[in-house]
Amino acid sequence: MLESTSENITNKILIEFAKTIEMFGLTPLESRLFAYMYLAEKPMTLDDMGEALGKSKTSMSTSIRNLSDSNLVTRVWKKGVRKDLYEANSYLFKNFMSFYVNRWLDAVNHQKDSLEVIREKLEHHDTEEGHETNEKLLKVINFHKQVESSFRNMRQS
Amino acid sequence: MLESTSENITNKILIEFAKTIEMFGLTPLESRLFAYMYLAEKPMTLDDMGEALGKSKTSMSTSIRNLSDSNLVTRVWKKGVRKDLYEANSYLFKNFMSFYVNRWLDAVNHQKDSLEVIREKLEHHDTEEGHETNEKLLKVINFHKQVESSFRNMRQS
DNA sequence: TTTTTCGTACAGTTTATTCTGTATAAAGTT
DNA sequence: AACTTTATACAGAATAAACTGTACGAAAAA
Repeated sequence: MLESTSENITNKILIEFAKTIEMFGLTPLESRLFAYMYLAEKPMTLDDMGEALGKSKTSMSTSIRNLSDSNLVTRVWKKGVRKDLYEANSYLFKNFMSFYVNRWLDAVNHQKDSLEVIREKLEHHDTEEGHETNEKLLKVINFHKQVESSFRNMRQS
Repeated sequence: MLESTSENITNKILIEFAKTIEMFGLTPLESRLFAYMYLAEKPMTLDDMGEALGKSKTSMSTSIRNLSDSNLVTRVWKKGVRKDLYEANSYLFKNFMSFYVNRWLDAVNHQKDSLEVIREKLEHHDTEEGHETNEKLLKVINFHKQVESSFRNMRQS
């Protein structure tokens, strides 16, 4: 290793940045891919990405699809170019946060529904044991409500 | 399967509850374990847990240690009982949130530090390319700051 | 229409994580 | 002190996740 080139430094930024992105629940590859695209600041093809990260095109295809579904990258058009082109979305924070919060809210809402179904079933158990169970269930449901509201708050801030 | 017993229902609650806990970054087993302990509402030994979840005592030992490090369960004493006893902490929401927020803040702070080190190195690159890199770096650092403040806010709400 | 290029489904491989059993250390009991 | 019992370190087995290569359908180019 000689001295630290700019190329080199960008790579270090990429590595650190990707670690943070992983915390949002993306896989290591998706994270590195996003970080790379964000730092590159230009539309690129699956082949470009694959070469840059040293991974198969299949990997790029599935990764980019996930990033795209999560609204973190966008497909763009450029006349004369036949291959699909993708670009990292700007507004890093805004996009990551809403991606994150949405994922939480979706999950929690689904859980709340499941718990509600259980609660209905439990109503037919008019026993001592049933009441105990019901109390616990209420606590758990309440926990979910608090989590939900906590993430809802996060959205606007 | 006959009709749904109370036992049965508690188990369903456990399954759903555990799914939510997984979202906080605990492993499936840790999640199930915590959910079980929380619903049981009484101190229990590694053997109790192992039997209840059908897993080895070793698994219980490591899982309980993680839960304990995360302040989600506590070791308790009971005279006459020789084995270690553990109990799920109450204040579900408060404990989970602070566990979660702390983990985020720790990670993000560490990342910010790493990026700061990179930034210092970059100062010696007084080239066109270096300036571009620096701009990107600033954006990434800024992103981290926003994430940090977002989770800081979460703490008090 | 034929040929080429591109993207993705799918099966299989590799890599990482989770879990178990054995061995050992630490603490309790006789 | 010798003997039990309990908890955990560690190495290896089982399981899950990530990744690749081949194959195929769709769309563009010839």
